[in-house]
Amino acid sequence: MSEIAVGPPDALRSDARRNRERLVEAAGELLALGGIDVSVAEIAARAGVGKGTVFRHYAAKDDLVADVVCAVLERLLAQGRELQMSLTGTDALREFVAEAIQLQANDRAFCEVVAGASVDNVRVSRAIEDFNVLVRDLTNTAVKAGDIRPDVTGADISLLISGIYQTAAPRAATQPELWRRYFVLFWDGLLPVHASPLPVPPAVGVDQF
Amino acid sequence: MSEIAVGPPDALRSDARRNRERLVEAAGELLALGGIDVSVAEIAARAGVGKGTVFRHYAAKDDLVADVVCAVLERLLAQGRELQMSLTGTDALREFVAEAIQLQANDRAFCEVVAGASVDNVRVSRAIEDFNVLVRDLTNTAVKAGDIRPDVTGADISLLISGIYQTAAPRAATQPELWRRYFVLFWDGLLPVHASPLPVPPAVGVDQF
DNA sequence: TCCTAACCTGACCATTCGGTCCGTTTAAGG
DNA sequence: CCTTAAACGGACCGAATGGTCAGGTTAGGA
Repeated sequence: MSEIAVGPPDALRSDARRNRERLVEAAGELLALGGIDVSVAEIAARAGVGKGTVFRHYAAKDDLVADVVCAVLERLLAQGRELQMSLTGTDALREFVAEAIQLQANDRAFCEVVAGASVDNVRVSRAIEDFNVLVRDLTNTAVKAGDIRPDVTGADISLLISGIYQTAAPRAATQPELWRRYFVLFWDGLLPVHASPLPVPPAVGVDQF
Repeated sequence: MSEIAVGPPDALRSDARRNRERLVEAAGELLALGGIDVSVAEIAARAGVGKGTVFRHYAAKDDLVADVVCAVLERLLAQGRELQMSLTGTDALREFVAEAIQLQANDRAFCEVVAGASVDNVRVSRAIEDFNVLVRDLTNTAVKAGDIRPDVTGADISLLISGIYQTAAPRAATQPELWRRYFVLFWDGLLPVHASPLPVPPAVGVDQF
């Protein structure tokens, strides 16, 4: 058959593709450094592109942000699934949590999204859901292995991943590794050795972290 | 002597004083509910006052915010000093930390300031300094009593007061008491029973939390 | 009652931001 | 080349916000 009208969906002109790549790269750098509130104008300028071009490639700013943040999140998820295979018991969970917190330290936009900043985009919501599922699985495994107090849930860990970093965040500029301190401090509290009964039921809801 | 020209510094006209009170009250409510980003226009409207009146009483928005936040902070400090008198060992510290976190749950502006939001006002910086000093004293007492692992400092606790609430914050709307869960979880990790060595030196700096 | 300084008000200003639009440029097939 | 649809760019728009100011209002002493 001759080629039907439907055509290839991603037939971008060469300059368009190049600009899009530059855009994503620039956005990645600026968002990591300055967080979700960097202006579209800044990103466009850094990409060496007009502001109008941004909106030719993305219907709204949040869609560009989503592209960047989702890429980061998916890379993290891939790492997490590898850890899930290669490590046992609580080790996979602990390593993954550390990975996720480290990432927040390196990427302010990711950090904000993880902390609940609203990005109006379906892909982001879905990626976060996947994240929560992975955390839940890792947590359940660790609990079943008896390495983690049984009254802690995946939802708790999801929140703590963000919270531990937030704890150290005010000092991030001068002590970028401070989060490790609170990571250990918190982890000690998870051990089944003592386990005071936890008040209030576990966190619920998977809509955001 | 007849009254000298220097005059009383706070001789506000009756309407001015009344408006100022209304302003502080309205700001208190709105800031607690909506955080630091509520607009001056909103506050003025709620106080039943023109926007210009706000800037007659405060040179900048941050000065109004400072007035409100400082009042909250100073009330908390007073409570803390009472606890310091009435309770022993780690009890005073634990109760004060709980008080401070509860306050964040009830007042979003306070919460943001505690988490490091910049309010360009000297009084706020000073109040935060006082706060840090109190926390340090309470912590030192608890450590000396042997109730708290000795490698934890007041600066750590200051950060954790904010961090514990931040952990639960994404769920605050539906589970306002969730922070208690992470409070206990974290407190368990402070007990000297296990005490894995903490990596990275303690938090430093008292400029913000 | 009258006068005036203190006070109040809301229209106005400057800035910033996301997003639109249209005249211009350019890739790339024929 | 030449044509044309795709892509570009930046002036422009509307909304929001902190802050200003000229002109009207009022408290309160004389």
